[in-house]
Amino acid sequence: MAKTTLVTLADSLGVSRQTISNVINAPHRVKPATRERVEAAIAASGYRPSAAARQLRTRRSMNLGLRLMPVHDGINGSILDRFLHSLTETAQREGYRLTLFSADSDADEIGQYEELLQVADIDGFVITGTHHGDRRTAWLMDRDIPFAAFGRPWSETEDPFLSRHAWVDVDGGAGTAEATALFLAEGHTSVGFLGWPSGSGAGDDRRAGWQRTLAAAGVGTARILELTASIDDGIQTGAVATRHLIAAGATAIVCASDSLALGAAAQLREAFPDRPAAVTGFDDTPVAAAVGLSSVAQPIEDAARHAIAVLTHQLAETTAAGAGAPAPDKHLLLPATLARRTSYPLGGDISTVGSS
Amino acid sequence: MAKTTLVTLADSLGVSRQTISNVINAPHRVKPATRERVEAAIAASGYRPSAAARQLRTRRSMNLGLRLMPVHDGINGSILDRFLHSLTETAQREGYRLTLFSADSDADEIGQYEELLQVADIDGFVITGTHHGDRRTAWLMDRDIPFAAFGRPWSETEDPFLSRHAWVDVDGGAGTAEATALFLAEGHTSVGFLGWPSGSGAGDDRRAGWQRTLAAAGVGTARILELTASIDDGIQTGAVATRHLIAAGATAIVCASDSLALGAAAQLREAFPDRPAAVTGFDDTPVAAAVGLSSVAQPIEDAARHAIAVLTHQLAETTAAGAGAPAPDKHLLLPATLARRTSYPLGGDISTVGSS
DNA sequence: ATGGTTGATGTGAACGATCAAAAACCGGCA
DNA sequence: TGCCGGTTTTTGATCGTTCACATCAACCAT
Repeated sequence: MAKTTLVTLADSLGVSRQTISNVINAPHRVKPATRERVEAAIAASGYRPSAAARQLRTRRSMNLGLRLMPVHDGINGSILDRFLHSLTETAQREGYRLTLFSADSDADEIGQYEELLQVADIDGFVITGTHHGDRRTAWLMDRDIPFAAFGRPWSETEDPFLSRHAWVDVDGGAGTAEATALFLAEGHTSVGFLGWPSGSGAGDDRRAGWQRTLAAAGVGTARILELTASIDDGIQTGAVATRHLIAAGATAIVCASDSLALGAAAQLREAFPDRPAAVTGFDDTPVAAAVGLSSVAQPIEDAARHAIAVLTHQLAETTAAGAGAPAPDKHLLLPATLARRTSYPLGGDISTVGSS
Repeated sequence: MAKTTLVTLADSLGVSRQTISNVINAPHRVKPATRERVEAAIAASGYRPSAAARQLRTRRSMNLGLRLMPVHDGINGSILDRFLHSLTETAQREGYRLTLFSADSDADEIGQYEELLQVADIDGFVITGTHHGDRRTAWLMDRDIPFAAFGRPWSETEDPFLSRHAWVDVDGGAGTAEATALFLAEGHTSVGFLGWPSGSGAGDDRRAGWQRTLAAAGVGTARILELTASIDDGIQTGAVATRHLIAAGATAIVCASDSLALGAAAQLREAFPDRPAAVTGFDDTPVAAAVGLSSVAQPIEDAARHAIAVLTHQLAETTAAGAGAPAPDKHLLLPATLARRTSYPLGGDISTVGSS
């Protein structure tokens, strides 16, 4: 049997190609009787419209682009996995596919946008890792290219909830604030913070949560400065910086990542061998679960689902077809939750550790 | 300025569309003088051929399909990340793009193949997690669909190196064998193995490496059976099974994954508090590095690069164009290396731990 | 000169769908 | 019967490329 196309199917049914096209794209235009007949024939023949032909005519590909960010730290990699899975599955359910690409820098990423838009007719992008003065969002908005960001637009002057572009994010600052408050409640007076150099939106947010909690508890600005370190991610760097914070009087440490927290925990344990290390990580990676490290968890699957939802909604809007569905929130801030674990490192009782 | 296409470019240059097409696809057919003129015009105008139009005519999409496997265990997720990055980058360099999809089962995956081939003209697939009696490879070979497998074809009867399809794999068995031999050399006589239920190719291979090493050392078949456990992946399951192995006399344990090894290590440490836990994991995940767990490392980036290389070579072959390049090995078994670490859990000296 | 061969470029058709507009159909009503 | 407004269906044209073949000039051997 030869390949079935609109024409062959139409001929075998005695109707025109356009009628079949209508059954697929605008069923309401077709008389119910013929529609059913055509639908049956489609099912029987296993006909599937060619994406290429459709794409050539309509200039939409049903493909969404995603830059695969370079792996800075394998420990945090697993969260990307969860994000990716959720994106892929949600997109697939909505009839879209995900196209991956990689880029060395934001500028390179923009170059890839151009390429992908021009040659592959990518319908929209999911962008991650937004930061202060992000050129990518500006570039995309200038050209009215649909996209959804995982990460708020970081700007001192504008309210992110009034932003012109869609975004989903997790309230990391609330997570570190909760952790900080918890340590204060436990009697710690000098709670340190280990984070990345400022510039990354998420990282700055996490530091801010800690900072405002200390400030609210009456800790002075000068003291706050002594209690924080801005370093690259990693276990080693975390350990080194922690030594300084301990020297500065810190007895508990809130961290911007699980990697940093692992390094911090080892040092805290050495400095205060008689009690569990007072430290929290971020992302609730399997590593944290494995070693019993408290960590701020992000509902990353929800974030991915929502990102695809807003993006596809936006795309459907530009077509006539997508009138029906209710609009998902254009801006959504999801809560982070603190996963509390007993101590670090792993105690003798395995039954309390690791749920997966 | 309007969109530049073959026709507009051709008109502005006073040549025919086909000449431009030839400059792009078969430069040798065009006289050097005109070729340079056209090339300059292409560069100046920023012209890029439309993938859709090309795809419609040639039935190739320059897209490779990859099923995103469900995350069984977050700990091992990071290795997928590394694999994915390497695939994406290599593919991109070769002019291909990666299209993700997800599926619940092998049968579902085959269904997706059909769909993707028919509607999206996917040129080939990368398949992972091959196992005994894998229907996917058979299905793809029956239809002469290009693909490269990460994982050997597992069959008792046929030599994988004579397989009709391309594959890359890591010699996991050699890795576990090395670990086992090392424990034996250290004086352990009862070295246990923690692995998954048989059926997964990689898992069975890892068990086989341990088994043949024990057998070569003169351990009897009955004893070997007592020293192994087949369980689902996870820290908990690993811990539980380890208790049984210890009861059976095991003093060292080789594991099929870092998750299992984490569970095993905790139990070994409890049972033999006076010495470091004799245990090895698999995949050398960041968790292993973080807690100082020895682990068999896979050169996963190399595997990904090679998978793309054989696949794209295969694809180029079917075209006239790809005559020049030397053929990469159709079957490649990469060596695994044992990353030896001092002990578990993490000792006081942070400086010996975690390199990333 | 004649004809055959080779190399460079141009031309019509095709890939398989959608768009825009024209045509056929339909019952209702003057 | 004939015309109307609305619904349903059909008909060209088109998206941007490559394929298969036609054309044409230049060159060489006879």
